[in-house]
Amino acid sequence: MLLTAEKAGLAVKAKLFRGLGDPSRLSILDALRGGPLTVSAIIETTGLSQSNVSNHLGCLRDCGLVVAEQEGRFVTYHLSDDRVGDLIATAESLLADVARGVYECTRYNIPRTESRRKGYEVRST
Amino acid sequence: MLLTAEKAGLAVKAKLFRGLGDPSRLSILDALRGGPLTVSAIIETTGLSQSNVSNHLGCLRDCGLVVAEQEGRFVTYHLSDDRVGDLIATAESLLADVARGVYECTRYNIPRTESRRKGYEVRST
DNA sequence: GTATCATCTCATTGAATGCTGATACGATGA
DNA sequence: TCATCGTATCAGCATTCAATGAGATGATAC
Repeated sequence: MLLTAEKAGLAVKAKLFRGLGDPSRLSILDALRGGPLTVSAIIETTGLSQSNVSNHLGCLRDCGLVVAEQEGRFVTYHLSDDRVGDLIATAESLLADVARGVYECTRYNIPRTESRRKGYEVRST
Repeated sequence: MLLTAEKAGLAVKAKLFRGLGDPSRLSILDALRGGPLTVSAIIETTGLSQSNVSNHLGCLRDCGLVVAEQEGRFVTYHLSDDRVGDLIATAESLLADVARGVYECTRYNIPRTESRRKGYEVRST
């Protein structure tokens, strides 16, 4: 059985990973791995809608994964810590070996009528 | 704009992080960081229900994060790769510095009536 | 002061998620 | 063969999420 302190730690860790666990947010973070960008630049790079980007940036900001800096009427964002990039890099290297399992995961992308045949598929594309 | 190949890579990465982005799954992985465990042992360690654990293990297995080995009528699980543990460790170290932001994140745990004042809060405790 | 640009916030909505209880399956030993 | 143990699957439900469109805010230029 877990102690409550451990549970709290888990919840926070889970939040962190979940912050990383969305293609839109990940594409934003990926873009920022190259260096600071304005919101407009992020919109252009990712191809996401403006309000969508803003929402995700708000989430990432509140999670402490990115930092915002106002410059005139522009806002520039950058990763808050090198380890954010490290996490993504580690994930990439891990995926290079395990990708087949994730790509071909039969738990994903199952047509709706059968989709609940197996529980707990992670959100798909 | 993102190329489709990049998008696919992002989706897979996001899946990986999302696999890590649930307290239940994280507690299972955390337990397995100490070494291989049977399903029963995982149930006991985590305090989760049997079907819940089984479902999450199925997800983790399909994602390639854990590996199962049948031994008689027991099934033993272990982490598929050291980097799975590395990811969690990096997250812990990152959280040690950024935790305040995640803990006090005003986007989380806002009472229902106000909860949608800000979008995209990550699932809370 | 008004128009405009960059960004943020809000409410809604369809879809995905996680949990539970019941049930099915496969292996073992009586 | 039958009962039992360990594990996996299924169906249903309540909750949560991500995307959108419209509107609000704040800064700058005219």
